[in-house]
Amino acid sequence: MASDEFQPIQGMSDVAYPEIVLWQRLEETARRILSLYGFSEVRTPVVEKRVVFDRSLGDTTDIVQKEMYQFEDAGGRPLVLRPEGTAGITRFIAGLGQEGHGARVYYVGPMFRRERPQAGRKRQFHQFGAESIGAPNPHADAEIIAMQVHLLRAWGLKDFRVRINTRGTAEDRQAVQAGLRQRLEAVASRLCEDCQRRLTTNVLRVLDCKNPGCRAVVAELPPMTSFMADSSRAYLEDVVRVIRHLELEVQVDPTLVRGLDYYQHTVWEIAHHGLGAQDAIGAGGRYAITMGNRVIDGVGFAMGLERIIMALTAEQGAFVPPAVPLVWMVSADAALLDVHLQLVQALRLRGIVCGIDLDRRSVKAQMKAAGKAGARWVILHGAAEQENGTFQLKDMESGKQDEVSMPELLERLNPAVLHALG
RNA sequence: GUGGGUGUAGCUCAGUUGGUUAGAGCGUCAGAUUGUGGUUCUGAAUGUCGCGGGUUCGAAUCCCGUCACUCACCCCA
Repeated sequence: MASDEFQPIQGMSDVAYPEIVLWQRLEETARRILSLYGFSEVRTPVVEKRVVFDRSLGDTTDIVQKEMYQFEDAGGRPLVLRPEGTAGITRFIAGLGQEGHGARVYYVGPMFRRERPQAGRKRQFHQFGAESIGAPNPHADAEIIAMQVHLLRAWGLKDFRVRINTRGTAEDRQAVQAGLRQRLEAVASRLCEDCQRRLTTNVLRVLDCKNPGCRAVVAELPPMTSFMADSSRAYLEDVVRVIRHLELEVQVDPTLVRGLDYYQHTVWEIAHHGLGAQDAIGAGGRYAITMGNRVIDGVGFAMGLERIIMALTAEQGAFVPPAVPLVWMVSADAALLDVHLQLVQALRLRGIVCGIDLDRRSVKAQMKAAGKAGARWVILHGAAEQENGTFQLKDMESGKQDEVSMPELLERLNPAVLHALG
């Protein structure tokens, strides 16, 4: 086992071959799908001023209170590693002024939260997210959800389910909290320790407590939407209607809670059974975020890429990178390595994936390396071929080997031919 | 922040009630007549037994601490 010195810090990890190939594919697919909806990428800094987050996410949330990596730069400015993507995006949008109206953007990149790592939860994790800027509009919310489901399916996922709810407006939230608190205080003794604490800190979280006793209490409660204005309930109904019109399945769940303060109206969560306790692969919602003297309205989602990969693995098994048609150069005479490397370079310049072992090992060892690398063709060249001006070209699948001239070699290893052979 | 589980070769793991030179499989490397892979056979290399203390004649094995990994709570994507 490598010493700790060479390990990344807790909850952060290196991503390399072969998983990196899957990461790249996910990103490619996401870019392709999002462009269908008129979204373009934005890359915001990983480091932001602290205020960008504590005002927007809510300064009582755990993320802001205890999970942000924060530090001061040399000028004493309080900075943080971004714990999520939306706040930075709205900061960017606010800076655009009028230009920002109707913006449709997506982002992908690392986020940082200093939580205790567990299955599906890293301290540096990666999110893919999208934001559609604009005033509350049920069609906009439905479109975003449809896009997210489209993307999940394009990634190859099937066994996920979408739950949706509303948080209503800022005024509704006061009424909901007061209403729930009043009802729950009457039966506080039946709640678990955590929920008794939540009564004062975060009443909504009682609704999605996993404790059976608490769930029984919650089941007797009127739905939280009953404390909201009629218009807020109507808004959710509209969203659900439009989504169903798009022939997508959503389940209205009155106990669904989203933690961040900026959410208003529609909120949703997409869960996958193949994960651990952290089963949300994506979530989203409508928000109104105050940035200085502007309020940015929008709707968006974020998906945890590590969790997407876990879900894909649960559905399809471990990712195996596809083999590429590979040519392997075997040097039977180290004195000719100059020539061999030159040939390999020429093939690569023609777009052919070509390998060579430069360690001056035996032909046998080089053949073995070629086999292990999955080479489709092997070119063998040594003193005898050098004299004849030929090359040995071996088909590793059939085992057949021909002695060919340079033009014939180039013809048989034509990229188009290789591509057709797979 | 709280709790459970686990740390032995590159990987997956064995290591019996503490006993001397710590093992297996896979992988790696090298051979099995001249320059030819995937199968087989033979052989070889690689370990501060996570780290630091303690108990003991003797510790991978027991005790304490610490770090890391992991799962769950909490929170959240």
